[in-house]
Amino acid sequence: MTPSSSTPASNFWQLHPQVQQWIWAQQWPALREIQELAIPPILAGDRDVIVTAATAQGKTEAAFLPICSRLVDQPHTGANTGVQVIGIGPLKALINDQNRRLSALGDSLGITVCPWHGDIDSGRKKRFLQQPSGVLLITPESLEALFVLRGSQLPQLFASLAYIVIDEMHSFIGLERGRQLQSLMHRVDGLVERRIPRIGLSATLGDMSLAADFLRPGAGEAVQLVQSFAKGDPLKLQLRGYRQAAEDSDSIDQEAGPGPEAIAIADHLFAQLRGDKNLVFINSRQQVEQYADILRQLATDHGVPNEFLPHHGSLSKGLRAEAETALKGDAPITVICTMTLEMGIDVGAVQSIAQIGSPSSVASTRQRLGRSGRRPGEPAVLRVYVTVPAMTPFTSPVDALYPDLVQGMAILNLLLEGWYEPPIVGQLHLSTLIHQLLSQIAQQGGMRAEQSWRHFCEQGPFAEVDQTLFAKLLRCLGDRDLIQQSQDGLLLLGLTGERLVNHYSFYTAFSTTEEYRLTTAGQSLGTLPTTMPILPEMGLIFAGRRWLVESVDSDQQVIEVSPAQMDGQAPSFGGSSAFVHDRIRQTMLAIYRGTDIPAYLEAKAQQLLQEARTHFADCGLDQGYLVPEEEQVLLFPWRGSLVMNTLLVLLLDNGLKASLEGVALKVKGVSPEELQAALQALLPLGPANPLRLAGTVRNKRSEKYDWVLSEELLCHNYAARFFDAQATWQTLLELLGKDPRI
DNA sequence: GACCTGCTGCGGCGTG
Repeated sequence: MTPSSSTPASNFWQLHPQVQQWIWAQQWPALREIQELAIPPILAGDRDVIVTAATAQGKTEAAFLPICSRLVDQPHTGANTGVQVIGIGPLKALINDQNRRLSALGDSLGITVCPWHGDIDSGRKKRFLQQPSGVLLITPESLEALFVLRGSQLPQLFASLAYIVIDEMHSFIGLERGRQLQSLMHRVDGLVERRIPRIGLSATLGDMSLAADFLRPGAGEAVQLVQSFAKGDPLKLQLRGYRQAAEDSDSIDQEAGPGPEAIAIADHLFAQLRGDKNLVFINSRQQVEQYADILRQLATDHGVPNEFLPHHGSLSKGLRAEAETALKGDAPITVICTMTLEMGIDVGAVQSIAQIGSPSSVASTRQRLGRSGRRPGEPAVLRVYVTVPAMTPFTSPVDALYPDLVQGMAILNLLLEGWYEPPIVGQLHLSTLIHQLLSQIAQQGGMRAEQSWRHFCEQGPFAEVDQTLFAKLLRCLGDRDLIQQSQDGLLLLGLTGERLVNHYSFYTAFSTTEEYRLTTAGQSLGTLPTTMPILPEMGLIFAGRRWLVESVDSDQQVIEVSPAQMDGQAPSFGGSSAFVHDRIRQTMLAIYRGTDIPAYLEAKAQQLLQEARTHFADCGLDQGYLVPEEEQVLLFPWRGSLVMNTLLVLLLDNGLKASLEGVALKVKGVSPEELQAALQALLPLGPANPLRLAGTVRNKRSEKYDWVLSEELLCHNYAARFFDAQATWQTLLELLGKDPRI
């Protein structure tokens, strides 16, 4: 908002004169709508606020212009006032980026901005603690470390705290890390004995009331919502279809290598993206490596410099920095990545986004698209490349429906509608409660059982845990020697608990697997999970290059490689699939039933959609939900991961040989009539008892401290996370209300 | 067939 274009009514004039001057100096044509709207509620400094607007609308500034206005007005701003704002970010790279942007503003106002995470050197941290003031930009893990290691200093450090800002809030909601963050904010409020206003920032919140409940558990209705409906950049979408080549019976050995369709996709990328800046998102690290390898090979074949670099979570910091720096430079570059470049990291102006394989959520697709279209007047460009199985023979009717193609379409359709997945709520997060209990005991030196239940459950974010469940949890902690009780009833850390808390791996709420470090000539390339068999003399594709494995040191967990032009495979990094929401599957069903041909489908994809619709009708799925095969029946409920998982366990519990087959459930050894009768028999029982159902599942451990839980508590935790008995019963009612098949 | 995130203190060594 420059003086010439600001109206007398503009909120711009409420900002501190020094902040106004800084804005003029930036020569912005005007404040964005979201920046105008956010000024009054944040300046008030007495309430929680959610700021939501499309990507690249300047949400960070929307929060910090009024925040800094208020800080400048405070009489004691300057050295030694203590931290006035805690800014929490999900990624180190994001914190570095925010630090760069906010330091410029802070410098002109005399407000210190300090980034704090694992890569910041300890000298800088020490200096900050000697003269704390201004804005502290920090990860949840580093804040956790402050609680454990400097618990006694914190009341003073945070005495002048005025705001907590959460950047990319959607990336926390519903996860262990999100519950940890809620707990940490609650513990900050407890330290200073005040309610510190919380400011949440995000572009992709699917459900505002759930987001508000996340920001202030139990009091979400009082959170003020600041929302801009200003359109982001115009969109240009294309979905391209590719068919896998028919399996050549002589080439079974080559199954791990890229097929001709991957080569065709790479050819298209090579032709379209070279000479400009782009991001290519792929759903697995293994495929990132495969495509980086093919594209490097193409550059060699054409005798041109390679413009394609890989970027994923298992690459070393140095190699990732190389790709990020290249993106910020002037030369053309395309980075092939997983979700590592999905969020706010400023990668400069990117011409287009490519996505290989259907994405699994609308929200992450929106985030990825937000990386593009930052050049004035240019649209955001997204090309989605989907592969369908070879026509003859289909190994399963599920394949013939081309579910990847139709899921990709469903996600694009929902994206165009402006819908995003709401967070999954109602989880117990017992693993994270254990984590926070240990941390709080370490911070205070000891704690009473009654007091800790009140703090974490009655008044804090673990509201789903009642006193009975909490008492059982404490007993599990005692049994494993994580805690012990002193004679006067104080909870103290046990020997095992001490050992856990005193190791640096304690600060994360999520679990990680052990990994080998991959090095060449003393330089780190990245990491591989220890589950992957690696032998000397093997060829390996990593960091988009080809290597020969020289040695494997299983004590030090180091693999030494040397450059070599030889055949090799991109490694498998493991991992589990993402949750798919009900609405995506329901939209897929509508697409199969419809006749509409969206404009974003390229010619080949249009033809494949017609085939998918024909196969859909040929199976009888336009009328029913069961497809009989030899010796087995496929069940298509068209629901998301939670219902599919519940239904699967429910069928298994009823003695049926069920398994998950992509978007369907496969049941062996029954006729359609028998399966329908079995489903019919479930109806009078009402929604299944999730606790009892969880008892039939064997591998229930998935979170960091699940190993501490008794079978009973593990069932509680699993049922809350992986089952939706109510929605599953609803699904059965709807399915059985109609003809199962022709 | 399958995502990602994050982490302290201190000893040892080399350099200015």
